[in-house]
Amino acid sequence: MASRGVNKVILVGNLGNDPEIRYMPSGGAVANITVATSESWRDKNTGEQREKTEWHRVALFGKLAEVAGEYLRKGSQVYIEGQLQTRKWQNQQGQDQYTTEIVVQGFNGVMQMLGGRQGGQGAPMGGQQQQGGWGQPQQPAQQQNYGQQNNNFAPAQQSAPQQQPQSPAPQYNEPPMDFDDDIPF
Amino acid sequence: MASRGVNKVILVGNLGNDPEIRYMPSGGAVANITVATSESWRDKNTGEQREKTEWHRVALFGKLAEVAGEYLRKGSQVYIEGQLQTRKWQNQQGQDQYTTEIVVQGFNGVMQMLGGRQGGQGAPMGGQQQQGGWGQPQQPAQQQNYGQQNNNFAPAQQSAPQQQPQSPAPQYNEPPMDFDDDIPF
Amino acid sequence: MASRGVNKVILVGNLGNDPEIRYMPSGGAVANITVATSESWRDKNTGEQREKTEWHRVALFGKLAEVAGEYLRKGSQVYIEGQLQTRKWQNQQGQDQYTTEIVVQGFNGVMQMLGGRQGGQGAPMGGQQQQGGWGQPQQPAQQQNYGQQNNNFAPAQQSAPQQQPQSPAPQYNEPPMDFDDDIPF
Amino acid sequence: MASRGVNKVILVGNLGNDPEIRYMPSGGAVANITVATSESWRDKNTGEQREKTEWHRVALFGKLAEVAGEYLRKGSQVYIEGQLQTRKWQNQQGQDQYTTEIVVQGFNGVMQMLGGRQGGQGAPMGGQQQQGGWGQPQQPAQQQNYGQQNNNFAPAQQSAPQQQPQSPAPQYNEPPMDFDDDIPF
DNA sequence: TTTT
DNA sequence: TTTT
Repeated sequence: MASRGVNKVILVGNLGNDPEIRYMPSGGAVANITVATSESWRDKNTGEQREKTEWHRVALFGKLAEVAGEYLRKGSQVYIEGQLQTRKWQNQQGQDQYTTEIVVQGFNGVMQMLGGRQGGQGAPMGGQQQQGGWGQPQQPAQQQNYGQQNNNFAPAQQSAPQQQPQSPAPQYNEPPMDFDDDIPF
Repeated sequence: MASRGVNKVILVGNLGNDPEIRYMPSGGAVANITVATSESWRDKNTGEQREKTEWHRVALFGKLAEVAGEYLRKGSQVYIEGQLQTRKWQNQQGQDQYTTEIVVQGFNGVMQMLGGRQGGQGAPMGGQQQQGGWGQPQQPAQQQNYGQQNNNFAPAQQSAPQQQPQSPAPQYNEPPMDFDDDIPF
Repeated sequence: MASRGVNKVILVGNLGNDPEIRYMPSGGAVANITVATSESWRDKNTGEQREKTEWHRVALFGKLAEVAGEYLRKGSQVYIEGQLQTRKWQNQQGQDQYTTEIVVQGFNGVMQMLGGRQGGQGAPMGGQQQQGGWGQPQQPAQQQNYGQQNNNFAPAQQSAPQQQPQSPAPQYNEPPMDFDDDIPF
Repeated sequence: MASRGVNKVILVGNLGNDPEIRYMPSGGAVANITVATSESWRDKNTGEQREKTEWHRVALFGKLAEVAGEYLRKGSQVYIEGQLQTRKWQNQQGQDQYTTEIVVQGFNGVMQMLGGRQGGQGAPMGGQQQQGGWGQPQQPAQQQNYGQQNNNFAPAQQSAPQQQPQSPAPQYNEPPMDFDDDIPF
């Protein structure tokens, strides 16, 4: 994929709600999350503490979406790397509306859970997250950061639906390159 | 300013139009620009070349806005670093609308003109930009990237105010390495 | 400060050791930390799990250094935003050596503690950090992310010395701008 | 590839020399370039203009390396996205030396030529670049930004390869918005 | 030297 | 709607 330009968003923030997971006709997963980033400062006039929170719509696709659905919960702290995408839609009155989202998919996207696993070892996660950590998986998983390079199996992509999940795990399930021994410098 | 989170956008793209400059009651400048980032790829089904352009609304404040107004033109290529901000407004039917912009201001923001000055030395810029370059200033300027740390001359900035000139210049007022020299490796 | 170029490093990782704090003649603090970022993958040939850790030298200046010294410990997870700087020095044999560091200072720099406070409320921190969190302060502090816009008081800066520490807390100890009401759009 | 951490470098700067291209035993290309980023400021004590240039070693791999070799020249302006890597080696005296480079490869890496093509159409490039532009290719090429998703050996690509030809071309196999059109706001 |  |  060639591009003339850079379109990159980096967020570190907390989820305002549990992820919402959906599946596309192709079988690919989509997770929608809202991420809060906030700033606070002391007002120089009144001297009072002020705070402003920005809410971001984030859409994760494919494997990233599945991991988000499994591990992220309301309050979880995440690192997100994706790209801005504004889509046009029409409301019930037939009027044009625009929604801007951070799309996290394919090799552009990174989703990294921050703060370590919460809830103790082996214990059931029990609903709510605290301190921004992330929870027990519904099913085993060993990775924490999904994104880039590993989405071979990432089926669901927004503007480009992928191979079906049942595709036979091809040969590119590999590290970028044997950079321990091959890099010639 | 403290914050709990990271909210960062990085763009490299071209302006879709000349900047629109306005002034706030405080006298501070605001420049609105639209920046295009595009991706192209070959459709693997049809084999045809496809392209998708994403348009970004960018609002620059203070000195950055002034520089944008002076140097940027339709077609100019820029590097932008700012933060996402969604604001709510009401249309004529009284319905809520949301607009997401990249806000470039204060020490968060960076605007860097790319591609070198176009149009030759001293010649009038004459309207249109080519190849993403930037134009003749209305008034002399030696800098190319405004933002962060240095906005001594940058009057209208959010947290702008600077150090006093008379401060006693400690020993770190110098680069750690040779510069203006050869590449040191 | 004008620049022709962008020099930015973004890290999310864990500290390999407690921060080392020093003070410059000017009184400004410097904190040196080492941050690990790691990647793991399954070797496509042997099928075994492989891991590679990269260690980064990070130097924080001014207020950022003080906060790092207060809150960060071995194992703490941090978000770092700074710039690359390679400095030349000579070893005991008089040979040139080069060291590359991520410098986090002034308005370029961001240091954000991740994962929430560890160790319970009010309890003494007691040495070791767990799960990448951060500890009890030695002295009260309300902010979590220091950097950009707020380093008014950050005295010691490497290549750009600021106002004196004893400067009388000027008017710029303020938010970027009343962006709730002033932004004219 | 999973990771626990983020290791990202973003540079915008100019090449100090023509790229050096080599080939690995595997046939893969490696391009080494040096990129300058500079800052300038007015010394508040002496009042004189000062400048500091930082030089970065950048290693590009695979297709990115080939494109760099073809199009980049001394003076070319580039956007680089890669990761930090420090390697240890021994000098002739058997002493340990460390070199830190920005590695641009696989899906982590982005290399974007900035500033438009220089030198006019069809004219021989003739050595030196001006204004940071990039040159005539040795062989036709239509893309400008190589990176992510497009590394030849990486079959699974975002909007490129992916789904099998027989996949029923769902509605997301298309841009969400009008493009090649006017700016939609 | 960290983390998982 | 989150976090501190």
